[in-house]
Amino acid sequence: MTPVKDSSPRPPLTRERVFQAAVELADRDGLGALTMRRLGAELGVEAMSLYKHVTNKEEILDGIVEVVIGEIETPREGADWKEAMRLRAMSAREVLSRHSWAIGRLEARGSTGPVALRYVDSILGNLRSAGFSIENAVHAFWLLDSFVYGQVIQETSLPISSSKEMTESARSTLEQGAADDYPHLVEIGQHALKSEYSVDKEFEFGLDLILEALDQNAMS
Amino acid sequence: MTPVKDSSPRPPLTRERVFQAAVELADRDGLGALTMRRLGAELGVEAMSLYKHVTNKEEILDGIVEVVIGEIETPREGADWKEAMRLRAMSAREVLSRHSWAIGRLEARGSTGPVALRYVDSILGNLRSAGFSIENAVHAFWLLDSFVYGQVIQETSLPISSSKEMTESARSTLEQGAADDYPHLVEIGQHALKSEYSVDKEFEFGLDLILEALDQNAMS
DNA sequence: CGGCTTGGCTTACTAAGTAATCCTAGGGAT
DNA sequence: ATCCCTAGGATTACTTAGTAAGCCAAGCCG
Repeated sequence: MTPVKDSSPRPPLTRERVFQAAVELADRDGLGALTMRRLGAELGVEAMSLYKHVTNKEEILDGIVEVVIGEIETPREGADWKEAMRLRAMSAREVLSRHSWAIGRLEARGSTGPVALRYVDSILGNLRSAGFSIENAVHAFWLLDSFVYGQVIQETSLPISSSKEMTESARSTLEQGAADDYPHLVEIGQHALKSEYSVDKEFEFGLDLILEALDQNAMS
Repeated sequence: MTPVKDSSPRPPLTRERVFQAAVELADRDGLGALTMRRLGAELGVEAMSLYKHVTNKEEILDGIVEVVIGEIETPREGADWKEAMRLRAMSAREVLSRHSWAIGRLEARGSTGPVALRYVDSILGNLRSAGFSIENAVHAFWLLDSFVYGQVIQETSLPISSSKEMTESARSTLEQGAADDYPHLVEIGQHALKSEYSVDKEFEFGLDLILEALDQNAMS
């Protein structure tokens, strides 16, 4: 019998498929689980075979950040800048939260890839055509991105994300003997137990505040 | 002859000295160079001896973040909140830039240590006694910290930091064939060549904007 | 004075990145 | 059709890193 190519003929494994699988692996098991051997296994291939498509692991780490940035919704040219920036910020936050390992790699990447450049260019384009001066467009872009990145960092570093979970975690951290050393944290904790707290609220507050202030300051 | 203790009797190596040396090593050679063996060598000790003071490397990584947070100037109770927050933000930025590896670890640490808790508590205290409601104190703190963290991330990920260096780097990235794909980046680049550009300006702009807006919105 | 504790050392195992080299099937060019 | 080249994958093995297990000396206490 002609040996029919068994089950899946295994598509030829491109650089992009490597990145894609790496993102999935990191999402599923964390960035620490992203090893060349495991990634190879994920693709049905030996670790060393990956080196036919990337020069080293650094390149994979840079590559998956690019993949993530590429997932961020970018505004269409004509859109109202405020709404466009709001949607973009929300999209960026959502994407970076979904791939929570990405934020920690943003600062580490060696070179800025074409996807990241396109991302920045598109934002600047929207602001420019909305009437922002060059300087103010950079200001607005930089400030908004700083805010989003920092928000994601804080969300991720927080052991909790809503007042529900806070109960247990806050207890173990705060009521653990030294509660009197952090009076204001205790106050916050108690307050959070009553009212509905979540990091979403913080994001909305900051985003509204920044957009509003930019509208007043930077549209000259 | 009585064997006189040769040269330096080597102070007894505490948990704190381990962290301190780890910070120095990471500052000097990067976080990647922070290995147990090298850290041991730095302290005149074998790698395994470190495990008498820390349970594993994770603990060191968490510990050095705490050391860094502890370096951030924290406001005295009575100070004017706006000035206090400005100084704190500037200090945080300076410290995190000086230890540029720290920002990438903020999100990864397992537990929030006492230094970090004290840091947060002190900020909240200042805002509360300046008249902020609980909710608004959290808003202000969260927003300012987001901004600072994001600023540091962007600074660090940028291959350059002032218009001086931009020339060479921007050239290699932008003029590299595909310049027409990023018209607005090119525009920015050209503009930056003429005027004096630096990330310091972005930081000042954002900080002023946020403080001003907080003053108007959150002091109720 | 003898055992215990504390802190450092030695050895050795496992996992990970990757260099070097080999193997094989498919695809042209002759 | 044949031959050879090459692209893409496999094998092997070396190096570095984290860390488990157990050894040993020095001081301290009873």
